[in-house]
Amino acid sequence: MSYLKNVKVEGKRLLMEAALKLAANTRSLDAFSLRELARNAGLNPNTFYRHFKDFDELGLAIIDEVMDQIRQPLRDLRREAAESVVPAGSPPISWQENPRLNFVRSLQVNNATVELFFAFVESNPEAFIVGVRELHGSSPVLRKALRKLMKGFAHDMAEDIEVLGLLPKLDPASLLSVSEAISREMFHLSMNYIEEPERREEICQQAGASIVNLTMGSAVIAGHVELLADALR
Amino acid sequence: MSYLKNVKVEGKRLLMEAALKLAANTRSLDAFSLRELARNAGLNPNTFYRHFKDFDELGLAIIDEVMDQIRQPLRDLRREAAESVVPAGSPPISWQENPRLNFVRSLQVNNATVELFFAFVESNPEAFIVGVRELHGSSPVLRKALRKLMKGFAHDMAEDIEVLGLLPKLDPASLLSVSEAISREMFHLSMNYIEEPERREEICQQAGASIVNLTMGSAVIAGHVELLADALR
DNA sequence: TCTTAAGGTATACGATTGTATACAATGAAG
DNA sequence: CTTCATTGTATACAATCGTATACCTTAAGA
Repeated sequence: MSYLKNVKVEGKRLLMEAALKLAANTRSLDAFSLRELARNAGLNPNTFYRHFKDFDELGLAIIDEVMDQIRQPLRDLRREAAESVVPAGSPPISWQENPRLNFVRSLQVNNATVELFFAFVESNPEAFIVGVRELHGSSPVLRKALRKLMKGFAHDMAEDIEVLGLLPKLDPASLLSVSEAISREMFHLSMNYIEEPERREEICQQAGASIVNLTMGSAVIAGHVELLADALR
Repeated sequence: MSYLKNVKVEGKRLLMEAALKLAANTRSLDAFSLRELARNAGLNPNTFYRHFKDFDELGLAIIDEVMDQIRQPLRDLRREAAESVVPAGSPPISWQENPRLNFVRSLQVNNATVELFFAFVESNPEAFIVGVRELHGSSPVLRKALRKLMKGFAHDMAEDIEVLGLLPKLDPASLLSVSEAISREMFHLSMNYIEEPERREEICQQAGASIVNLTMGSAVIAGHVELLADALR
């Protein structure tokens, strides 16, 4: 539960930790009772009201905390992957200049990112489980908050793709749209990754393939077919 | 609730209908009580036990029924889209023979399918809401059943893509993998489509773009870059 | 015709629920 | 030193919960 360290008041933190654990391991956030939560937190039922108006407020608090603790690590992980392939400071070579080199680099960064991502998922399963679950859960408030959160992730990703030169030039709207699709795919697959340990390798490859397909497809549609043809010749 | 017509016993059907409605409009399948369900179905609480052991069994029954009523229409809709572009019986022309023609046709079938799909979603919102929700919900039994169901949809799609010639030749594994990714994307976006009516056009385009990206990207990786280059020249 | 299984109801009970009210400890501000 | 907001607890209660038991109706099979 390292992602709740920010919360100062102890009772509040205990409640949020217990809720995260319950929501990930037993029932949805709206399915367990206030008393059950209090019991798991080792607190009096009424303590809940000292910190939250209702379950939505609790859910929002958890989402905020988890986002704070996850968003930056995910960015770091992408840059780490990029630098493991292209050491920082090495002179940038444009896609036009050397399509093949950039294509191969892109694939490598891609694979490295996917592996790091799933490792990160594995070390924070509860946050991902609750996030994905409530993204389509029964609370409109949480759904909206989580959609916004995913927009944020996609925005980060688009920025990184551009800065790290992982794709030939795309118009910003397409780039964001591709990033959003990749986010959806990754978060969805993270659930399979958690729940089907025996298929983890396969899921990893599936994720990598989807990202490649989405990015290369968008490059084709953006008019870079010849570039890719050069890269693959 | 047209998708529950198969269920013969009245009490059972009433319970399933009420559960579907409750699960879609208020709380998750595991979040409302047996008595609340019975009340909504206009039945005695104990009647539940005449038909189901527990909520998982109820959920499975609903999933089975909904799948029966949705799977074939989804296939029909894809063929309908294909035939609206390429009238049945017209002589097939291979991708090698005429890349451009096939590419354009593929795009058109694609757009037609997406529109029909979302129209279908709009006319059966409850089935989709519950399906997507419980796909990542708290019941392992339902999650497994729904993953299997999505596999089925993807399998159908792969078959149709092949039969209708919507993509240049892919190895079967890649084709299935692309179809699965498309399924995930479509089901995910169907939730946004339902919940954000003001963004429906945008979501439609997003879905179309993702499919194009995934399919064309996979074609590139499968070694058909030159073919696409020809098509786009 | 008699029996029996299936589908549905009525009643009842102990457990659990959300929450109202009152009270205790603590620490900061005056 | 007093005051008072914050954070927590104790007790209580009506409502709701899951489910056990018993009973009724209907239709099919013997």
